[in-house]
Amino acid sequence: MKRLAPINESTRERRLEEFERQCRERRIPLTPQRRVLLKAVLDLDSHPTADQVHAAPSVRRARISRATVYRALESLVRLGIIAKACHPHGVVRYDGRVEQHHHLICLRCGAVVDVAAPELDALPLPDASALGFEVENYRVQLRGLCRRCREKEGT
Amino acid sequence: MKRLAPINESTRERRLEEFERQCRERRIPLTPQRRVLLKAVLDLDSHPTADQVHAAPSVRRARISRATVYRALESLVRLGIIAKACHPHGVVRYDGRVEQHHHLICLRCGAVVDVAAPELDALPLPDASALGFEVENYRVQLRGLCRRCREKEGT
DNA sequence: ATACGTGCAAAGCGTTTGCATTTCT
DNA sequence: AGAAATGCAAACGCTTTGCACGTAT
Repeated sequence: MKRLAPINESTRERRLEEFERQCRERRIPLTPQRRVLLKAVLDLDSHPTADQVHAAPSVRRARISRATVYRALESLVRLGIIAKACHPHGVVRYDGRVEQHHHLICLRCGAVVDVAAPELDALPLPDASALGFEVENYRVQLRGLCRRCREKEGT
Repeated sequence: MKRLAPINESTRERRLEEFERQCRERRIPLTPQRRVLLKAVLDLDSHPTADQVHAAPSVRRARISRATVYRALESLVRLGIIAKACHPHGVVRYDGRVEQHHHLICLRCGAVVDVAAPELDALPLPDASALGFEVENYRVQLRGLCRRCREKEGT
């Protein structure tokens, strides 16, 4: 299993174009703020909270208000350009990766690591229609403890 | 794929005993509040937030303060008697089920449904040790839209 | 006896909202 | 022009904390 490499330049470009296309198609205003925020999420490549995005240098420089950060990130999610990461702690976290991938999650500190695991990428998906659900995609969450938390065990 | 049946009487008893055993073993005070809270989580059988647990009739009756609910639930998690559910919204949710199971998650309203899916129960787990992680267990999150949210689509 | 849990109230964050203003299409 | 997004500040809701007191071991 490998940690995913950061999103590279060409993927980033593609995602930005995808974003602009979506905006045009769905007649949604393409504001500079949203573009800056999308770039920030893609560049952070962690699973930032809205506040961490707000604190990113590029976002600070653009003087984007906190309220806009919260609202714009939700818009990007609705557009399907970014996703929300599921997380055991009580904070919303955004995920710049929308393709299939999986998460290593530290149950103690909440760290999330994106991983590629081909053996988990084509699981036989059970049929959820009987329960009224329409499944769009799935994520495998590998839960445990990261190195740092294991080292300071016993808290 | 089937929705999991509510936790039955005998399982509940077993879990309560397990809790008492853990307390004795690890020399942790076994308070009546914690017992009430554990029962409440097992009985709720949703994925309650701390506040929903606090609002449960049995908890109200016992007049357990909100602060204690928050602290005691965390203790139960540390004891491994209950778990935290990973969730895309910004609230901590507790899960009374600690055995292997999976989640149907509505990306819109955040509903979580516990499901049994034998075909997902014995996945070939990739080796995460190179990344410093020690994986304890995993959950497959089937993400999509629940019936209700699909019906009022287009928001 | 001692360490730990509880209750209360206040503080601390993360997040949302109302409203006037600005910006995009 | 019209619809929608932004910024600001205030409001809100979830969660944590300090402290005095109570309780389990």
